[in-house]
Amino acid sequence: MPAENAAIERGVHPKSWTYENIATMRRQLKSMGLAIDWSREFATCDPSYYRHEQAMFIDFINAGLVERRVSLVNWDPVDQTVLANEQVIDGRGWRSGAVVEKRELAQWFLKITDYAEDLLTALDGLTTWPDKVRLMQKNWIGRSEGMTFTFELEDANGRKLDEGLTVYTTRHDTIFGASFCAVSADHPLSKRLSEANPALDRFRKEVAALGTSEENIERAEKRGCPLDVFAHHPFLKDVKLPVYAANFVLMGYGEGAIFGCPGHDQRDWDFAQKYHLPIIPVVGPRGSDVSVSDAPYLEKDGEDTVLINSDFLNGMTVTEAKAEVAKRFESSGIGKRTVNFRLRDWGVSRQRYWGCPIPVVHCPECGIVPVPKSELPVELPEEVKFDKPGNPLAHHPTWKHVNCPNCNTPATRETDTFDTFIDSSWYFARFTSPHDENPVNAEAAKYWLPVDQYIGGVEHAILHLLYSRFYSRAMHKTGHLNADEPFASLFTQGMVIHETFRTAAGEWVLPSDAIQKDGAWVHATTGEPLIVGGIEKMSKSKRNVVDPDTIIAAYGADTARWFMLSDTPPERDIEWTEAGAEGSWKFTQKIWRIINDIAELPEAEATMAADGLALRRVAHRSVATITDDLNNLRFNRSIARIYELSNAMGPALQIANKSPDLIGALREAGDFLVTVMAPMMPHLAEECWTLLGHDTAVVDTAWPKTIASLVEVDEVTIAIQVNGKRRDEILVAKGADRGMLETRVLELENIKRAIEGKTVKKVIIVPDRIVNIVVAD
RNA sequence: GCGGGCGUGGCGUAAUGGUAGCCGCAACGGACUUAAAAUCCGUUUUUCGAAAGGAAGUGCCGGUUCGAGUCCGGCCGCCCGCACCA
Repeated sequence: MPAENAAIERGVHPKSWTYENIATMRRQLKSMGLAIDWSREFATCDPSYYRHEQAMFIDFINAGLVERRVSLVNWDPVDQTVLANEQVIDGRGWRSGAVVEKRELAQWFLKITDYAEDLLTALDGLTTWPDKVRLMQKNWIGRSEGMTFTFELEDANGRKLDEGLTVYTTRHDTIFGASFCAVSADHPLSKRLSEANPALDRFRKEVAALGTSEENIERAEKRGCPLDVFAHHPFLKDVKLPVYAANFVLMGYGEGAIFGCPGHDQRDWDFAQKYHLPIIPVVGPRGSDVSVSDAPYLEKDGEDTVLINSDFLNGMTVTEAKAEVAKRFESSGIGKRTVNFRLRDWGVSRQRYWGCPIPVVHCPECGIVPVPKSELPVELPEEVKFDKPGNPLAHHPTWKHVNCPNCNTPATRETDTFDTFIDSSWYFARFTSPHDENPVNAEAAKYWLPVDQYIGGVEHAILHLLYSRFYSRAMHKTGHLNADEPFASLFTQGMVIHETFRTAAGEWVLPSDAIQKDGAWVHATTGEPLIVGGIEKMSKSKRNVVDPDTIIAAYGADTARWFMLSDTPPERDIEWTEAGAEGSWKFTQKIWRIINDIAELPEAEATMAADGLALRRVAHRSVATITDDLNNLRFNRSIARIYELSNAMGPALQIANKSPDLIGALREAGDFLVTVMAPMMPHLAEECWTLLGHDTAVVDTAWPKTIASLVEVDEVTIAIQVNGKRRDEILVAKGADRGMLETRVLELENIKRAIEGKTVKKVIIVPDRIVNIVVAD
């Protein structure tokens, strides 16, 4: 979409726009020195990639994973296209920010709901995914257990209707609290009755016009329109419940119809208040005699909460009552237990040009005919015009006119293209064999997949990450992949954020144009005072961006990498500041000085002699913890330890000429320092490595081996507490004897003073850690 | 409304239930310099004290424990996700 929008706004072709951006980003990634295997690069907009996508789509059709149906869809009026549910954020298009409308359109769907249960239960196996992401997916899939059952209906004259009203509920225990039924405005019953009911017809139109944005939903009061039909209570012969069309019932969930129990549901309560319907409490504290309620009683199931006012259910707990009602419904055949999911099928049609064409043909004779695989790819036409709104493919003079692959009579191509999330749902599988004839080479996929460590922003928790999990299953079913889960481990990293600046007139100003003068921020060229705004995600619209090229020109790639890793744990957002970058840059200078100094020292071996031992202990201990931290992606902690190591080396260098043993220790520490910093500052590390006299590259060097006796501490500082308050500390050999410790501790002046005149009741000794003397007056 | 997370110095942060504040930034003092920058050394939670040494302190209130930033309960605040899902 950005490619196509650029085309519309600036007249450049989406293709050249895309490839130019790829070239820029490739150059920037390379200048950061990232270790990427560029021989595997491909672009998802290239026909050599999307032909496989088209072929797999045809396999998906044959496997029953695809459906085309008319449905109410999310329409983005700015981007002029349909959006999937996942792409509607707060009632607005995820990209355009426009308020999304509801439209009825024929659309292609991938049947992700077939995998709802599996996608949910398999989350338990993704133990190295963040709990947060798993929970978000769980909530999004939204499994609920309940019952569907059918009411008999009669009209205003008491005549029984042929059709019944089927509803879904999770609270069948509250059936005796039912005081009305409600259907969605789009429910077939409401549609049919509106033909002869002008008030209902008007109501339906009003509801449709209201839209689905969050603001509208929040503000909208519960409204309804009577259908003038009545539902028979399943257990009470004389009770007839009025049926309404209501604006708060969603057609897309369950049966699009409910029974209302105002005593135990906020919405139903609001509705009953407005239309003066009975409010019957049916769940309450055991032994209570509640007959009226001021508000819905929403207390959870519990020992002391039982059914009341509910005939044969009286006295049962909610769980017992549910079971009883389910039993009776099922034996009388009016209902059954059902499981419902919130998850909807994935609408993949987009009315846009710059995407992968959906490889089907609409034939007036044969209907929908997939393009034969031998004729793939269905390529996008290069010459397109963006002079009018809507889909350029539909407007193209020739492209869509083809003969039916089946009967060879004139037919038209599908002009919708795929949602780009399809492109990203299997690219990782393609990376394993980017030039293979088939979408995925089985052997390569077996070797590489699932992805060991996937890294991305949490914003994809229920978009890309859910789509990919489904897509892997679909590829598995169609024989393209041998696994269901694409990503073994997931890490959600934070973003680089930055202060925002703007002028009094409200214009956003680039950070590079903002300077500090006499403590106040002003515009670098105009001198205009600037307002400092929030620290936010870097975005072009707020101009709070720092160009990677500028950073690299000013500080170099290593400084940029170092700063991004050093300040904050990687899962958190990091604020890019000039001062922070400056600090990292100073550190690179410091490393360079230290390594230069070491390089000038004579050759010497690291020994166990006393002179070098203290430094060696620091070096070996540092490497041990840094290794552990790096393995756990705790980069900020590793960096703190690297600082400590370098801080220990400075003073040692001052006195190095006095002892060959110290020189040996320094040379070893220098090698260690360079090796452990190499993953984060690769360029400087290589320079330092050469300077230290090695003729290989650090990147090819084995990770340093630590010596256990140097890593282990032999002396520990033990804190001495009296009643939990620290009063002193002593240095003792590791593993010191309890009895000896207790005797020594009680002889300490500070301790004597603290326990003077009191009785020692207990001495708690945690070996190598702490001694706590418990005293009483 | 429902679900989840987080509250620690001036700031970014660190602490398997065991000495709160490692490391860095900023600030301040000193050395070097004609001077500045850079660099090096030192100070830096608050508070009382000349010092030695006390006292308080991880959003607030309470609990468990010999011992709580960490565990439990209740508040307050901020952030994120979902949201008329029956």
